[in-house]
Amino acid sequence: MRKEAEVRKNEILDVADELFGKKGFDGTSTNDILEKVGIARGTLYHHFKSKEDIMDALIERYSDRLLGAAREVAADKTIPLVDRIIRVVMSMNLSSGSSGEMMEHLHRPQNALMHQKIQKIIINGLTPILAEIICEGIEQGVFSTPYPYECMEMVVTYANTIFDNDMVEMTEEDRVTRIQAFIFNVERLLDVEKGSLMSVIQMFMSNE
Amino acid sequence: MRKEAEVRKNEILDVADELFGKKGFDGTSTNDILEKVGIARGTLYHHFKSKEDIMDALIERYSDRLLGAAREVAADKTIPLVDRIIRVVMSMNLSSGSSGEMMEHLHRPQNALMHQKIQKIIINGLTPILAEIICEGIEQGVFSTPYPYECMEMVVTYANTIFDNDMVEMTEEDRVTRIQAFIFNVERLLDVEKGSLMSVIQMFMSNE
DNA sequence: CTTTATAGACCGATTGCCTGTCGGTAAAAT
DNA sequence: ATTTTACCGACAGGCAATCGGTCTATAAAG
Repeated sequence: MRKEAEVRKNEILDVADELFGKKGFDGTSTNDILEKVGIARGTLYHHFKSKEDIMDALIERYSDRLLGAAREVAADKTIPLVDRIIRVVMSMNLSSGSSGEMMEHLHRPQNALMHQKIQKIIINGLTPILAEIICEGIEQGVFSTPYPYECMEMVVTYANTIFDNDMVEMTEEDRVTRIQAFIFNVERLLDVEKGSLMSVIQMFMSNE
Repeated sequence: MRKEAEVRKNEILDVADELFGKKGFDGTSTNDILEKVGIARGTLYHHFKSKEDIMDALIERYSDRLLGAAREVAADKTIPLVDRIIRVVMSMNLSSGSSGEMMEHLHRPQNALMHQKIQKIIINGLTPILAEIICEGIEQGVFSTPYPYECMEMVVTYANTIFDNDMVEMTEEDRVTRIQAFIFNVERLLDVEKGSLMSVIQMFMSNE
């Protein structure tokens, strides 16, 4: 059955998304994908030049949704600053919604390469969004730092590495301590009163 | 030629070290390794149960040297606190010395899995060493934080991700700003006078 | 309105690599 | 003499990617 390229591509990406999520990138063969889609070998390579190309396309499709949602929330200036930060971060952890085993990748180790690529997107994508909000807070006299971008980069990098991976093995108790410490440290970095960012604790509740 | 297991294993690891460094883990075949060592296929799999097992052994051999050197420096209480921190970090960036293309892995993207495993070792190995020194500083009234461990975890995670990878693309100018911001942020985290950790800038000079 | 031409979606046999296995040999060690 | 262990290399099974070729839809030419 002949289909338009974009349609076929998305069919392939949907299947790849599911299989990579279940069995990991290395554990999924191109055969697995093309059989499940119901196409021939040549068709797959007509649409994608390599297996890694499929992964890259998947990540791009995914990160567009992810950062799009985050940017939308960030732009809504009616939401108070701290709330907005919380909701931006939570939009990252919840979005992609419908067809996305992709979230699995974020939290499980699974495939290192995919993980690395996604982390790169999160660090470079989320940091400017948050930095922007921090700048707004600086103008309002709520936050104070000469390095809003680098500060957020540190926060995003740390949180993404420690809270979303198995990079550090933690008991539930460890985790609670980490979260308290994290909030305390961010308060210091932004030069705000101790305890004033406590509501940020929400971010660590529902998700993960 | 029959050799003792440990000798043979190290021969294999030396070659793997070199080839993984040059061509990456995926780009290196077990054939490449066994040919260069001059042994048969079966021999390789007699000593290591899989290709990944070789990588794990390599990482362990490497991290033993790395953290050993760091711990040694950290234990020398004759060195002033800040100097000791600097030297601990620099020992990580320079050690492994002789037979080690391994350092390459630290800085280049190359292979994601190896990178991930090494990062895990650095975060979980270096953090307690530095936290210990910070605790000493707290007793002396030099530093002040209720969360020395988590604080160092953040610092190590960030520095290792941003300064040692291509996670973030930076011009030389960006890099200088990042370093200034980094020092500023660490000063805030440890609650010390602005500028009092300026000597830390050394860490970013020689290496990388 | 028909014919021809071009592009691009699709096919599947084939190539060449790669990892890991296994039965067997020979040399130390006990 | 028997066990252990370093070593061998053919082999099986699976993999990604290629390539010549087919079929179909749309557009241009007659």
